[in-house]
Amino acid sequence: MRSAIKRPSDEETNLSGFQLFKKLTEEEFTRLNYEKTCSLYKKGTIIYREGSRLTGFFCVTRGIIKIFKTGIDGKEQIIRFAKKGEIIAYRSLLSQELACTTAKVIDDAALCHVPYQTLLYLIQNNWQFSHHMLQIVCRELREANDYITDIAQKTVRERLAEVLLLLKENFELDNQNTLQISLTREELANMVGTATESVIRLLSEFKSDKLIELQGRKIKFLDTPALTRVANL
Amino acid sequence: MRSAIKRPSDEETNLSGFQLFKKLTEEEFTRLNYEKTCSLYKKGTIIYREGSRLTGFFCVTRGIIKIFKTGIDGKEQIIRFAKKGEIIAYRSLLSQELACTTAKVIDDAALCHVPYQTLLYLIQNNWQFSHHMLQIVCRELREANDYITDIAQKTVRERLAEVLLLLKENFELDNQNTLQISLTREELANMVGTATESVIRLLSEFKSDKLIELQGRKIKFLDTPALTRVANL
DNA sequence: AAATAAGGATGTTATGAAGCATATAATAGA
DNA sequence: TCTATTATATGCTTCATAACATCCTTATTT
Repeated sequence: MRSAIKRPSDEETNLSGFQLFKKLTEEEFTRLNYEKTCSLYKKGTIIYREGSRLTGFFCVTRGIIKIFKTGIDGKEQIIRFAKKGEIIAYRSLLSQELACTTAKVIDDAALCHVPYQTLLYLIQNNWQFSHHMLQIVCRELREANDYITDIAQKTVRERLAEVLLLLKENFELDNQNTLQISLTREELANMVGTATESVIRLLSEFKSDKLIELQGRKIKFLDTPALTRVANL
Repeated sequence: MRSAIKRPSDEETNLSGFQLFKKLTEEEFTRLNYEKTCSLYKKGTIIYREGSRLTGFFCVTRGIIKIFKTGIDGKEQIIRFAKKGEIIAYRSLLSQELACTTAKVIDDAALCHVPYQTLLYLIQNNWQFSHHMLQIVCRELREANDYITDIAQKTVRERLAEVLLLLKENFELDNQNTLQISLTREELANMVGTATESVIRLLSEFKSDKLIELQGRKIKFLDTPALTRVANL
């Protein structure tokens, strides 16, 4: 049965929850729905690769996508994660450049592909859409600038603590304060910009300092205020 | 005579060279010119500060502006420099946040202030303007992402070489390959994300390796291909 | 022009973090 | 279920770079 090709559910094709599309007219929204294509993607799938030409952007309706750049000898630098309600691939599309990042599914995902033509149609016909889009990019730019400052000025220890707190803010926790997103130590290292061993060591330290608890890849927060102090925030 | 208040010249109030405004109608351009305010700023002047509320964005018609964030114990992180033809302060304005950077004049400048109202008017009435604006932000976002990868993965030596090459691409050279922009070693350090002493040492090394020549703050490029190799590009 | 401050150069030392080696544990594929 | 592969853990070593101290030089200010 596992080989049966599943179709996206209603929830997974529904874009009405996206802030970005809130100000569309009924006609525009209909058109968007008509022209979009939704698909399911298994963990590990590459959505697009660095250097490829994009034909549209994607709306994430389920799962988690890792966006990263490939640096020196193949080392990944994770730029961000995209989850439900967020869009990916729009940057390269808008600036009409080849993709400068790779997008990989890390939690089984559902994505809706919106063709470039549709994007352009919306930009041309609805200033509120453009305005919203501008705000999304501007916010991401601020985050990038903040990150540059952190990475340039903070220690690995501080950055790791900060990354953990960021994950806590942006991803689901279960009722026991355990992060539901599952990342390898290497992925954490690729966010922080350090070596895998350093992350392993520091996580153990955080654990013995009773800031977090570790069970495999699951991270449970025990003392957020103390972790915030470690992050130097 | 030095206390005489100079008015901006015609060239310094002329926005017709800006790509961003190329697609405005005559009426829109007239309105822009009517609502803008141009002024001259001496080196050292702060245009806006982190945390302040902005009332508009600025078009740089002369000089160089340093955009930076203040990190741990006041250490500056330089985000970028803006020169003639570029705009500043638009990011915070568009996302309706308080300024997250400070802008300081490092070469006597002329700026035209464009009120938020005018920006909104243009966004609402001219989709090509919005589209152009989107492209500007998207391009800056790519640069920020590239920079994150560099700073996270490259050595200080590589980053310094790269920064020098970036300056070479983006700022004027005289006929002897000497950079006209004048930066202190500390400012270079604040771009690269390192200590001032490290920049001093590495610049001397580059000099003895015959990659550059130094005379005070003036940097002359002797061997760009070799410098590119050092930058690991 | 003298005074004061700011920037630059260099040696020395300290240390955070990377790199390597190796062992164990966990996960996924056949 | 067994095996192969990948991830995690930990010790040890090395190295790049930060931090500190001091001296020298170049700008700014009065």
